[in-house]
Amino acid sequence: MPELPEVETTCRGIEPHLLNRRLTGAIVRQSRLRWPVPRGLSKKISGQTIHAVERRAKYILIKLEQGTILLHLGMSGSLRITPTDTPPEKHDHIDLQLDSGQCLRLRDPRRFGSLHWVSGDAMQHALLKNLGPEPLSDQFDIDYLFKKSRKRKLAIKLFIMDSKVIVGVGNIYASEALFRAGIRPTRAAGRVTRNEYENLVQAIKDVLAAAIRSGGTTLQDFTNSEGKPGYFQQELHVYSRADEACHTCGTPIKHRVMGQRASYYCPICQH
DNA sequence: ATCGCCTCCTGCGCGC
DNA sequence: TGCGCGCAGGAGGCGA
Repeated sequence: MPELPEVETTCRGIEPHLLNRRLTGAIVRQSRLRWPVPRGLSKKISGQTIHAVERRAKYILIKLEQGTILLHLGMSGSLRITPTDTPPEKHDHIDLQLDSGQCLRLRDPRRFGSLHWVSGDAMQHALLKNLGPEPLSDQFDIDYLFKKSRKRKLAIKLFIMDSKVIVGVGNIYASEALFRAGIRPTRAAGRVTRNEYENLVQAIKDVLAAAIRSGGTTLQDFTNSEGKPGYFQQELHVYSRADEACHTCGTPIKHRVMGQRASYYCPICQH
């Protein structure tokens, strides 16, 4: 379940293998992902040099001379760099072949991931143009989140998971950030105070930055690696800890479903 | 505009 | 021990 820190780590891991390399083709073994993989992908990308590898939200942008490959890892996707002649394993759906003899291989058992081809300005793509700010950017600050939240009745947890509000806060980090900030996930976003948002913004930034740091240190090389650093490297205070003792006060952690998603909180520490 | 619910898919955990 | 059932999960899309 790649969250933003894992996507960021993945980007950094694959970038050195891709930058300034020429694509020689693509193999699509399974085109039924979250959205159909575009037909004729190989033709579109062949011969093009990779100019940049970037991340926006949880999307990975592989920028070519003419156009951009837009990747999303869904919840079970992973990327690796491997020699093109390495036999694909189960769920290895797509290879992007490089002139180095290696390929970028997408594995995604649950197929919630996606690959789009964007011929024009990638940021104007429907999936990207309405996204909120990056959580680690300066645009994401107390004023922004506080103003955005006024009159919103949506639960604060669902509010911070809304990609139009802010990107990259997945289910795990939403619970963890709210615990750090001492806010109950069920509170209406519009009723959370400015002071609480101050704590929450900091908590979101801290928790994501810490995860990226731990990901960055564990990952030496994406060749043959699983590329799965991230949240499970750091201590989780509430996520997946139903009925276990709160690390702060010892009270059993509560579990409830919000928006068809598991939520966890301490009934004492979070108000 | 806002919100809740549905959907895609498979591995895994749980219960018997 | 082995089997089968049902759930989890990112996020767009749609209906209310």
